[in-house]
Amino acid sequence: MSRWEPNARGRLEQAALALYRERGFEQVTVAEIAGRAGLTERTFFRHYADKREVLFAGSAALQESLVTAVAAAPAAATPLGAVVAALEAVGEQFDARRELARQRQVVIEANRELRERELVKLATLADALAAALRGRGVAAPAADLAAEVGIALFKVAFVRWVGDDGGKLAAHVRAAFADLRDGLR
Amino acid sequence: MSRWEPNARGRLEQAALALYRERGFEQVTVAEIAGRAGLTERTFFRHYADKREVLFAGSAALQESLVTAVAAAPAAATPLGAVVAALEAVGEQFDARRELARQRQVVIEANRELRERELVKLATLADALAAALRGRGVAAPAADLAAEVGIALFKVAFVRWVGDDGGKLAAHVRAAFADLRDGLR
DNA sequence: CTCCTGATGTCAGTTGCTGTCATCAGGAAG
DNA sequence: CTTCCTGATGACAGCAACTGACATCAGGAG
Repeated sequence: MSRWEPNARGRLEQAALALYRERGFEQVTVAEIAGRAGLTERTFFRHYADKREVLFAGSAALQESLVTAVAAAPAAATPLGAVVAALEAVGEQFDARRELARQRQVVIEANRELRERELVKLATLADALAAALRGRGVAAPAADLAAEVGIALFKVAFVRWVGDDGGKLAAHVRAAFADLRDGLR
Repeated sequence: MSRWEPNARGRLEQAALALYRERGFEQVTVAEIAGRAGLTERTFFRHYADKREVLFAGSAALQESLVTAVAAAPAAATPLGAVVAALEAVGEQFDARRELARQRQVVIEANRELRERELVKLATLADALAAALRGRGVAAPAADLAAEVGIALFKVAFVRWVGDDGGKLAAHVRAAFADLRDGLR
C-alpha cells in the first residue's frame, strides 16, 4: 500500500469541475479544490500550471489522436480532406463522454479566462495538424491553411454537436465540411 | 490648462509596449508601466482590465471597421466573399502602421498569455463578423462558418504580411482566399 | 461663490503562483 | 537488516496581479 491515495490528478480534476460547476470558476480558490481532493494548494500547482489548466488535461491525448489520424489518412486525400477525416475519427472519443463534455463546456463558456484557454488549445491543435500535414509532404502554406480551416470546421461542428442530443460529432464535422464546399460554389 | 497631462491611455500604451520590448512581458510590473507614464498602478487598472489588455486597445476600432465593411459589401456577394472583402478593406489600417504592428506582434508571440489574449480578440472578431452577416440576411450556421473561415484566412494572411516587407495585407488576404479555393477544387 | 464631476492618488486586502526546504514511505544497494 | 536514495507531498514565506473603499482637487455648471 502506497503512502498516498492514488490518482491525485484525477481527484483534482473531479474536484475542480464539481466546484466550478457549483459556484463558477472565479468564486473557487485553488486551496478549496486541493482541499476537496485531500491535497494542498502547493501540490495542485505541481500537477497543473495554473487554475485553468486542470480543465484541459485531455487535450494532449486528443492532439495525439488527431496527429495519428492525419498520418493514417489515404495518400490520395487532399490536405483539408485528411484533416476532416482525422476530425471524424476522433469524434467517438467525444461521443463516449457526451455528458462530461457538456458540463465542461458550460463551465468554460461561462468564463472569459477559460474561453481564452480553450482557444489556445485549439490553436495548438491547429499547429500540430499543420505539422502532421507537412509530414505527409504538404507544403507549409497549404498545411497551415488546411489546419486553420479544419479547426474552424471543428469549432462549428462541436457547437452544433453539444446542442444536438444524440447526434454523432463526426456527422456534424461532415455537415460543416459540406456547408463550406457549398458556400464556395 | 487641465489638472493632469492629457492622453493618459496613450502614455500607458506607449510605456507598456516599450517596457515589454525591453525586458519581456513577464519581467515588467504594472507599477513600472504606470510609473513611466507618470501615473499609479491603480490608475492603470482603471484604464485597462488587466496587464495584457493594454496591447489590444485598437481591436475595438478594427472590429467596427470590419463590421461596417461587411455591411457595405455588394449585395450579390457570398457570405465568405463579403468577409474577404471586409478584410481587404481594413488592410490599409495595417499597412499604415506596419512597424508598430510588427513590434507588437513580436512581443505577443514571445509570451503565451499574450498569444492567448490575441486569440480571444480574433474569436470576438469572428463573432462580430457572424452577426454582421446575419444582418445581411445570412442564416446563422452559414454566417458562423463564413466568419470562422474568414478569420482563419486573416490569421494566415497576417502572418505572411508580417514576414513580407512592403507587401499589402489585402494582397495576402486575396492570396489566402485563392489558396483555399484551389485546395477545395 | 458654491457645488458637482471625473480622473487620479492612497492604502489595505485577497488570491494566483513560485521558491525553498522539510518530511517520509518504499525500493535499491550493500 | 541497515543505509541511502527517490519521488510525491506538506509547510511557509513572498511577489505581483487585481479589487474595493475612501480621499483629493481642478475646473465647469449654476
